[in-house]
Amino acid sequence: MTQRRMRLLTVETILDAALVCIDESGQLTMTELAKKLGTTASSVYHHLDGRAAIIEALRERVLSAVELPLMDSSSWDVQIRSWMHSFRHAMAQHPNLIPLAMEQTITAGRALVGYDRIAGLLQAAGVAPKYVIVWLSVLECYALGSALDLAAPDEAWRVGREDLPTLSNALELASRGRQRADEAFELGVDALLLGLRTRLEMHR
Amino acid sequence: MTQRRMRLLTVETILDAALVCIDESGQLTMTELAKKLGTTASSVYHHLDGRAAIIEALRERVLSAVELPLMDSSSWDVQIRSWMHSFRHAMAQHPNLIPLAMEQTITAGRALVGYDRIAGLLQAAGVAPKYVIVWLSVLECYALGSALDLAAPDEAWRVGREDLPTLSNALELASRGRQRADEAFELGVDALLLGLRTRLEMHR
DNA sequence: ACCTGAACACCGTTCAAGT
DNA sequence: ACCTGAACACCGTTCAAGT
Repeated sequence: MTQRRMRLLTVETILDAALVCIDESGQLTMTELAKKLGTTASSVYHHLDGRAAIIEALRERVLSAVELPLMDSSSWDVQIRSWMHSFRHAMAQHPNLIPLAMEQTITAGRALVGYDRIAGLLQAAGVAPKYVIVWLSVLECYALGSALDLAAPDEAWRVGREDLPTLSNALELASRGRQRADEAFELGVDALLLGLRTRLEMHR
Repeated sequence: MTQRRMRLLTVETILDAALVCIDESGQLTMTELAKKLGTTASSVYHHLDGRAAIIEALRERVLSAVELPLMDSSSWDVQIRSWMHSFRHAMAQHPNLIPLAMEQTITAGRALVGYDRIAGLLQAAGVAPKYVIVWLSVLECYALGSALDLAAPDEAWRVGREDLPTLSNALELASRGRQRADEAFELGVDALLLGLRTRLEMHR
C-alpha cells in the first residue's frame, strides 16, 4: 500500500508526448509539451537537456526505423533503391518533424552505418572511390528534398493563373497531395539510379 | 535648408538589413534587425507586416534572380539543366536564408513562370501530360535538397569511427565543403536528366 | 532523485502618444 | 505619414525550495 510514488516522467514518455505535439501542431513548445504530460516545463529538464536535445532524440528515434541495406544477392541498384524507400518511409511517418530536425544538423550519427553500406554498394557498382561520397550526397540531397516535400502543403501547387496554360493544364491531369509526392519520389529514385547505371556503362 | 526630415526606413533598406542579419547569423530577430537599422523593432511594422512577411519578401527577392529558361534552340535537357543551375546559384548566394524560407511554404509565386516553361519543355521532350507535374516535383525536390545541402555544416560528414571502413576511406578521398556540394549537384542533375532521357527512349 | 513555482532573459507584436 | 517607448503575451531555461 505504501507504494513509492510513481515517477511522473521518463525519457520515453517525454519523447512520446513531444512527438504527439509535433504530429498534431507541427510545433514543439516546452509549455505545450508539459501540459500534455500533466506537469510543468521545468520538470522536463531533469530528464532531457532542453528542446534541442528532444528534437535530436526524436530524429534518432525516427532514423532508427530506417532499415539497413540488406547484404543479399540482389543487385546494387535494387539495394540502394530499397534503402531510399525505407528512409523516406520512416520520414513519412512524421512529416512535421522534418523541418524541425533540419534546424540543427543534417546528417545523423546512427544513419552512418547505413551510409557505410551504401558507400560499399556504390564502390562495388564501379563508382570511382573519390566519387563515392559525392554520389552519397546526391542520394541524400534527393531523399532530403523528398522528405521536405512530404511536409509541404499541397496548396503550394495551386495556380489559378490563365497566363500559364501549360502548367495549369498539367496540374489538371496530375495526381495530388501524398500520391503526387509518392509518385515523384519513385520516379526520381529510378531516374537517379538509371542515370548512374547508364553513366557507368558509358565509361566502361 | 529646411529640408523635410528624411525617412529613416524603406522596405528596401529593411530587406537589405534583414538579409545581412541572416547572412551573418543565420537568424532573424526583430530587435537585431532594428539595431542594425538604428531604430526600434516597432518602427519596422509601419513598412512590412511582421517577420514572416520579411522572410517571404526575401524569398521572392532571391527567387527573382533565377533566370527563366531561355526559349532558344538548345535541347530540352540542356535548357532544364541551365535552369536548375540558375536556381541553385541564386540559393547559394544566401544559404542561411534557405532554412528560414522553408518554415513557411515551399513553392513560390514568382517561380511559377519558370515552372510553366519547364512544364512545356518536359512535355515537348515526350513526357506524358499526366506525368509532367510529377517530373517537375522530382526536379524541385532535388533542387531543394541540394539548396539545403548548401546550408548544412560540413562537420556533418565527419565520421571518426573505425568500424565504418568504407565510409571513412571514401571520405578521405572526397572533396569537402562547398566543392563537394557543387560536384554532387552537378552529378545529380545530370543523372536525373540522363535517367529521364533513357526512360523516354526505352518507352518509344 | 524527482518535482515545482517563481524568476529571468528574450522573443514578436500592438498601441497610444508623439512629430 | 512616420517614428517611438512602453506594454503584452509567449517563448526556453535556471534555480532555490520542497518531497
